[in-house]
Amino acid sequence: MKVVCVAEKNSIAKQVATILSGGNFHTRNSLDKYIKNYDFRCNQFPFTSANSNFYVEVTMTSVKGHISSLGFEGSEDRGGPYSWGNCDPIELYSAPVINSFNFRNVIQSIYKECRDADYLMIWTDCDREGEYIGWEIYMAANYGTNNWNIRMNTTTTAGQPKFNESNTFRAIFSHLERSHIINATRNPKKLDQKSIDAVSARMEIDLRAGLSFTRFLTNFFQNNKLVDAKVVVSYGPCQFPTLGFVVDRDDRIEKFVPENFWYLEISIKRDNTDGGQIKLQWKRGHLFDRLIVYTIYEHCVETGGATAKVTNIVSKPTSKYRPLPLTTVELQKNCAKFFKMSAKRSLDAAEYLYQKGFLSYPRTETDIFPQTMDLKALVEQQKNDVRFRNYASNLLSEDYETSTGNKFSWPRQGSHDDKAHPPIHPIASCSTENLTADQKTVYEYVTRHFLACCSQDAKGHQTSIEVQWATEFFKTTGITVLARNFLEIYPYISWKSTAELPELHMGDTVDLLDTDMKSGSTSAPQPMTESELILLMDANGIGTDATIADHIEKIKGREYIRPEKSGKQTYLRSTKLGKALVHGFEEIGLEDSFAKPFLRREMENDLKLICSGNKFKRAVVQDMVERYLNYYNITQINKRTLLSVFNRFNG
DNA sequence: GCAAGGTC
Repeated sequence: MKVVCVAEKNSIAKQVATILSGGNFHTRNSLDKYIKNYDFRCNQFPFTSANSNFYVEVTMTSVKGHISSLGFEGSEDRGGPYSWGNCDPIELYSAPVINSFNFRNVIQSIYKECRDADYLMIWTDCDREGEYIGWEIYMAANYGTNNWNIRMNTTTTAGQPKFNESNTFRAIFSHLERSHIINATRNPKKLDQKSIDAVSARMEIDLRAGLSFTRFLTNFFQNNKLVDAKVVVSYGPCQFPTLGFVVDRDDRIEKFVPENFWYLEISIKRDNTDGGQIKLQWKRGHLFDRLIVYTIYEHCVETGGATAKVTNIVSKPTSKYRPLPLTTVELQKNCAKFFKMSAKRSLDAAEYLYQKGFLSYPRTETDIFPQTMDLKALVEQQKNDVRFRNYASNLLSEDYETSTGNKFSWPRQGSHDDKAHPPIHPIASCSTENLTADQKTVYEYVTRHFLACCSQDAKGHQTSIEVQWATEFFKTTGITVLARNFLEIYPYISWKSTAELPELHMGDTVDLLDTDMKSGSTSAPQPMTESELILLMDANGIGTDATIADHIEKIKGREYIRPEKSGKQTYLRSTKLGKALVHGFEEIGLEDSFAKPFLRREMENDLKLICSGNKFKRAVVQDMVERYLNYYNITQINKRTLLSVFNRFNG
C-alpha cells in the first residue's frame, strides 16, 4: 500500500519525512531542482484495519507554492482575444476566466509519484491559501498536465478521477513538533471546499478589477501624454489603499496650520538637602485660549499664593512587558524602526536565514508559541554564541545563589494564530562569517527578541504625586527601575529611572519654588515611515504578511511614492503622480473605494464569510465584480476629471 | 506592459 504526501514547500516535506520515518528515509530528485521526493515506511497512517503496526510505503514530496494561476481564456498565448490591446478593458468584467497550470515539471512530478499510489494526503500550510494549493495538488495528482487548462471546478476528463472523496486526505498541523505531526498523520481530515472557494473568489475579483483598471489608466495616461510611453500606471486593490495612506499623511502635513496654546507649570523642591526641583504638569494639559489661561493663573497666584497641598499619592510596583512572540509584520516594523531597514530587505534577509536553517519560517501571523515546543532547548542552543552565552546560561540556571533572578519564563501569548507556522525564532546558533550585514542584523535581532520573550518582564516602582494649587491640579510621576531582566538582552528599547520624587504625604503643604504660565504651538505630523505604513496596512487588512513588503515596493517602482532621507530617518513621500491618482479618484467620488482601505476590508470580510459558510462564493464574486464594473463606468464618464487633477498637481 | 497570492 502506498501513500503520497504533498507539502507546500520542500522544507516542510523534509521535516515531516524526518519525523515520520525516524530519520530513516531515502531521497530522490524530482523534475524540479527545489523539490525532492522522500521515500520511507511508516506505521502511523490509519488507512488500514485495526492492526496498528501496519507499515505503508510513503513518498513525501512537495510543490513550491501555487502551481496554477487564473487568467482570461485564450490570453496565455499572446494575442488571445482578451490580451492587452485586443479588447476594451470593460470586457474583462464578463470575459470567461480559466485556471491554468504553470510549473509543468512540478505537476508532472506529482502526477508521476501518484500513479501507483492508493492514497493522497495533502500537507500544505493550514491557512486559506494552503487549502487552495491543496486543491491544485489534488487536480495535478488526478490529471497531470494532460488536461492543461481546467475551467474552475469543471473537468472535462471522462470517468472517475483516481483520487476522490474516499482516498484523498488533508493533514491538519500548525507546527513541526513530533507528537503534533504524528497526531496529524493519525487523524487526517478533508480539504475544506469553503476556503478553496474563498481563495478562488479573491483571485477572480483581483484579476478582473486589477487588469481592467490598469489597462485603462495606462492607456489613458499615455495617450494624453501625462506619462512616458513605456510607463505603466497600475491599479491594484492593495496598491491603492497603500498609496492612500501615504498621500493622506502628506496632505495633512501640507494643510497643517500651527495653533498656539498656553499652560501652567509649577515646581517644588526635590528634597530638603539640595536645591534640585521637580516640575509638575497641569492636569488640564494645555488650552488654546490665552485669556482663559491667564485668568486662571492670576486667580491661582492671588488665592493660592506660593503653596500647594498634596491631594493624592499612589505608589505601586510597575513592569515593562517583554515583547510578544515575533510575527512577520512585527519583524518588518521593528527592523524598519531599529535599523532603518526596508520591509523587503528585512524579509529577504530572514528568508535567506530560513533557507540556511538558522531561523524558523519567516512568514507567520502567529504570536503564541505552541505549548508543546521545547523552548528551553532553543535557549540552550544559544549558549554556543558568545554574544548570548552568558545571558542564555543565566536564564536556564537553576542556581539561585549565582543567578540574577531573571529565570526562563514561558513567553506571553498574543491573540493571533494562523494555524500554519509558529512565531519566528532562531533554530540554530549561527556563525556570522558568511552573512551580509543585513542578515547579521536580522539574525541577531530575532535571537535577542526570542531570548527576551523567554525572560522576565522588567520590574520597577512607580510613584505618582498630585497637588492642588488653588483651584488647579498638577501631577508628576517618577519611576525607579528595580530589575532590567529582558532589557539586558533587548537594547532596542530603553526604560530608565526618572528623578526621585520627594517623600510626601497626603495633606502635606508644599512650597512652590516657581509658578509659570507658558506657551507653545502644535506641530505638523511627520511624514510616513515604512514602519508606520506596515502597521497601517496590517491593521487594515491590506495584503498579507508575505505581501506587505511587495506592495510597498510595487508602488515605489510605479513612482507613486519615493523614499526621502531626512537626517537619520527615511520617510515615504507621495509623488505628484501618486497624489494625482488618489485625488483624481477622490474628485470623481470614488475615494472610499479606491484610496481608502474600506473596500479591501469589506472583501476580506466577505472571504471570511465564505469560509464560515455564511456566504456563497458566487454571490460574493458577482457582487464585487458588479461594484467594480460600476466604478469603472463612473471612471469612464469622469475621465476628464482625472486629467485636470493631474494637471493641477503637475502644473 | 496588467492583480494578489504562494515560494526559490
